[in-house]
Amino acid sequence: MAHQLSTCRWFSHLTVATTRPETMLGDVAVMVHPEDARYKHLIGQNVKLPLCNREIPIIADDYVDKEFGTGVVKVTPAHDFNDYAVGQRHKLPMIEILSLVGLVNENAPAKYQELTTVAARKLVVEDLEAGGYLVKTDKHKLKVPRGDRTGVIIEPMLTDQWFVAMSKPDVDGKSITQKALDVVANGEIKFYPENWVNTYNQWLNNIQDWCISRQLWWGHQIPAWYDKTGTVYVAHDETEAQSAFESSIQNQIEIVKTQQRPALQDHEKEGIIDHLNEVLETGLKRDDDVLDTWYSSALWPFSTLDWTGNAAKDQVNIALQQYLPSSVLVTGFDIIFFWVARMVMMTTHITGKIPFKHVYVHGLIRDAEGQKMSKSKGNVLDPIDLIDGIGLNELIKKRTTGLMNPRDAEKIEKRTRKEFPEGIAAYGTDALRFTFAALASPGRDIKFDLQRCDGYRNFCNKLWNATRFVLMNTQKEDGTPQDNGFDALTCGEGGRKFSQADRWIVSILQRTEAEVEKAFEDYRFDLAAKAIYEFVWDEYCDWYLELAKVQIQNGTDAEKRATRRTLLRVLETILRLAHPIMPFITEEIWQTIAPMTEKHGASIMLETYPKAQSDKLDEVSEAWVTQLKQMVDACRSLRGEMSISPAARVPLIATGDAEKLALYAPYLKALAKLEDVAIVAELPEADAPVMLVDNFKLMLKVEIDVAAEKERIGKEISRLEGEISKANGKLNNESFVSRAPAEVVAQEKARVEEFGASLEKLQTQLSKIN
RNA sequence: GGGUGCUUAGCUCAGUUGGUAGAGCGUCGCCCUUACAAGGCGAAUGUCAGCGGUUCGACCCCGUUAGCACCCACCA
Repeated sequence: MAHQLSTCRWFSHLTVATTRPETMLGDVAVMVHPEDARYKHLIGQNVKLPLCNREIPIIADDYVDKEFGTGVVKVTPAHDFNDYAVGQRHKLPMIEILSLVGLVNENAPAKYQELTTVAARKLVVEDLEAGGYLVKTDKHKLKVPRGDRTGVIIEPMLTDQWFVAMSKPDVDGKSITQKALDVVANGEIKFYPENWVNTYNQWLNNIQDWCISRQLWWGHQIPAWYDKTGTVYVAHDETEAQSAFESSIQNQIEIVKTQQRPALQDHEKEGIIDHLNEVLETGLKRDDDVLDTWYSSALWPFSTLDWTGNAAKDQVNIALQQYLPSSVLVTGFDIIFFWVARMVMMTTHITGKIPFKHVYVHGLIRDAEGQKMSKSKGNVLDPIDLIDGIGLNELIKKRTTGLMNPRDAEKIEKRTRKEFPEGIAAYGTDALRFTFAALASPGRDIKFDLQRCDGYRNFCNKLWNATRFVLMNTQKEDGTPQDNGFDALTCGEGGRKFSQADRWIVSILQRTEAEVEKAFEDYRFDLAAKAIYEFVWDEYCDWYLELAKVQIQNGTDAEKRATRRTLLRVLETILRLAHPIMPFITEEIWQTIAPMTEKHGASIMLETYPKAQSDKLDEVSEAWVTQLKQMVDACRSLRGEMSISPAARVPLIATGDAEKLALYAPYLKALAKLEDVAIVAELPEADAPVMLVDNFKLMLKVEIDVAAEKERIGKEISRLEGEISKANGKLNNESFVSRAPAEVVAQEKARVEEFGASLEKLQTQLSKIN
């Protein structure tokens, strides 16, 4: 509650500020700043509280803001949080003036009793004025706490509640809070991303005793029972409470009976015993309150596992032994204090074990504008609508029904029409799941953008289509054993001759598997999704399938078998690798593909997850394909520069290692759409552009546009010159050469050389054209 | 008031030991090439919010300013 106060004056010699005049009825002191010269002499004296006819002290506390208003403020400990703290410090009485239904109670003068706060406020001001106490009233804005649901003003009140002592030391000297801090500080519990530890610590370090009783209609009822005198019995259940209660009363009766107390007459003793018997007869009444939902939730890690606290019993509880602690808790950051911290506190305190080892904190999904999704804003996206799609009208209907404030409907409809003029397309479960995985970068909320879904839906299609290709090329020969063919299985290793391309794709598959494993280990679902996406689309589909076409077209039987084998086995592995992120499509495809790769499981879900095998890494093949890719790219660039239609086949002339060129040739022909590859000792004198890949020179044999080619070469030359001067700048810098690591310097030198060589060749070429 | 993040291509975002700035979508060309036009090939686009510092070298580390977002608010 803010202490921005409106002022009113009473007493001829002291001006006092008050927020809400009616609370004056519960005032127990008037407070000034200890250093305030205006009032220093009054400290310790009493003043008469008008309307109530009570005398209250003038106290000093540096909580008071001297500069604000009069510099004097009244203290109402029973109805204001700040005043409550003052009351505690100065040991002031607490006078409650409100009943539980919010009306002024019997502690106030009769005149005001049974009035609402608003009515009492008005009357108090009138009476102050009539009595000549009021100097003036000022309008003042103040923050008033209101109930979330009803909007009703919340009045602070004194009530009896149950608390958990957060800073009281246990027998081992550590508070429950300290234990929770320790298990995170010593690394037993880890947060992902790590920086949420700050939030966790910050909350625990500033914690106050935890009020755990709630006046609600459902929840765990508090296990406390009261007898007629108000004595409380806390027990595991009613029977236990009852017997504790009975033995306590019997014990008291016994004491009264047997004790020799001369002061007590027999009839007095009888009176006491009668009273005690009456208490006993009346029995117990259970506390009406229930536990705070987070208190109950805090027990979750062990109560769900049937923890008893009985060592012998818990020892043979297999589930408890296995799942306490569990491996990971996945949750949102807004739950860190509510639930995570409390589970940690309660579980470590009560069972002596941590509840879980890792806490993965994910971001919140917000709408395209970054707003939190909420019903009242009408910006909620239901995952099911992204999966199945939804028409505009239905979406509007969904967003505007059941609103807390029906007047929002019009606005929501307008916005929805604008944002989704066509409704929402069906993306499918896997595309949506993949999207969320890809967007789940840590420490960041997700501003959800439907367009992002497009790309991943396309990815699902890509995988599906790649499978169609693989099946088209393998099913005839490598169908299941029940079919006629099944070459892949029956021919044996000797019947296969794996190409560089085959070994390359298997090699980088291992790298991808390792990358994905690391990503999952670090809870980097975005990186896992990215690694899978890039391997499948950029390597397997864009390159390997194209290379495989060549091999299937031109290869020997052994080479064809090896290619088909590789197509199938890599695809099968991709399916298992991607399964956690796109479960449905991978299962569907796997059912067809798996039998062709000697796997006969009932479901992909039961298969082992792919694990990188370092013996399948093949750096020679990787280098081989990398160079081939560069050659293809070079041919494509030539085509682009010369504006050759993708439909046209053109002849290539190449120089360099003839043996290698012969191996590359069939791939180049297919991937760069070449009519022919002529391997020659020296490129002919011509104006045509030349591309360089390592020691290879490539040239297309077609007429060129001289001006365009000059421009292209000029552009490339100036790019190279820029790079060279940048690198030389570094190398000419004495401190770079002496301080940078040797390999970095060597790398710069190599770059200068490489660029220099290319530059020279380009210049030669340019001069030829001229 | 206290705290935590964010600011990179038109949009949504990656960029993990500081060493040549990336993806998807969008845009612009050209292609219905028998897995895929929800596709293929190619292209354009960035004072990595501003300023200062550390360093041979900064999107990255430190400081600071601005803008934005969120959390806590009786308590800091």
